[in-house]
Amino acid sequence: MRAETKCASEILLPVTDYDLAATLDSGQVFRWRPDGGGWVGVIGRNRVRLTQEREGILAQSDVPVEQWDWLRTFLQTDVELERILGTFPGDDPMNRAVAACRGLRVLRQEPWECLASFILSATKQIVQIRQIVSRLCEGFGDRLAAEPQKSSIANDLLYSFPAAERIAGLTEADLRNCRMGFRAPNLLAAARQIAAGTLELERLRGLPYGEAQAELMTLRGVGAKIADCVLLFAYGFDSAFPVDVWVERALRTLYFPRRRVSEKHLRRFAATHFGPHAGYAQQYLFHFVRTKPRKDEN
DNA sequence: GACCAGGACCATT
DNA sequence: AATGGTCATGGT
Repeated sequence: MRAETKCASEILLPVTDYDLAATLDSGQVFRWRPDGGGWVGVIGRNRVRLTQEREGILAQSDVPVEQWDWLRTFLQTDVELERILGTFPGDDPMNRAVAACRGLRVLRQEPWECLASFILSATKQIVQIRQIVSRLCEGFGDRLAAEPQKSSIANDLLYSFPAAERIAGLTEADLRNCRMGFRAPNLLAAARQIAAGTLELERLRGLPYGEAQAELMTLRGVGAKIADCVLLFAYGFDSAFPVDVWVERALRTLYFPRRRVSEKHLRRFAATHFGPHAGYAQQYLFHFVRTKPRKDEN
């Protein structure tokens, strides 16, 4: 039993139908880790512990917090999940995915951290993305105003995610030291464009989905999939439907078993079949196939 | 010690 | 429009 973290401020966000663990561990975010029955992570410049309670989500900070709107936004606790699930197609694969992932949510992240993280995600397993992001934050993030106590909390969670302006001043070698390989020049170029104002991430909020996606795809290393992740996870474009290797496998095996379907046909299906909150549906399918127990176990 | 990962991009067919 | 190679790294 570890000693309880000294807590200067806490709040209970009342919410039902919310699976905190599934949500924080479903490949949307990369800085959250289970700790003492809850989860510890960093949002902006706040290190927070989140715990699933019967009445909702308990949030604890070790520094005083006057208002918690940033946390409500991040967790999207005001979203009525049932209303969204009601827009999903009523087919068997979707029903199975929803049944298996009750309470899974789509978070609302800060755009730069989300963009940078998913630039680093290309052909990396989620565990490795976490490692790269950890090194990046510990190496170049700002020290947070958190008490330097010994705990099981990893060191990198004592730092903010480095701003674009900070990364823009680094060298490619600095970034390669974080073991991000060929993604280093892509992240560096993106950071420099954001820092220089060539691309304004805040401006994307007001654009139609297609235009916002095209803007992001002007960045080297950002294709349709990574752009869709950012549009869905940071901007709330619920129609964005990122298709990675897992989702493609899910679509093929669940909807087109033993049938050869072209890439284009699959893409058209994904864009039309899942309704106005297709991005949520995608997250359910993703988490469903990734957590489904293999048949050679148990 | 292969195999593969929340891809993108470029060169061939 | 569809394949194939390449990029860097390390978990499983």
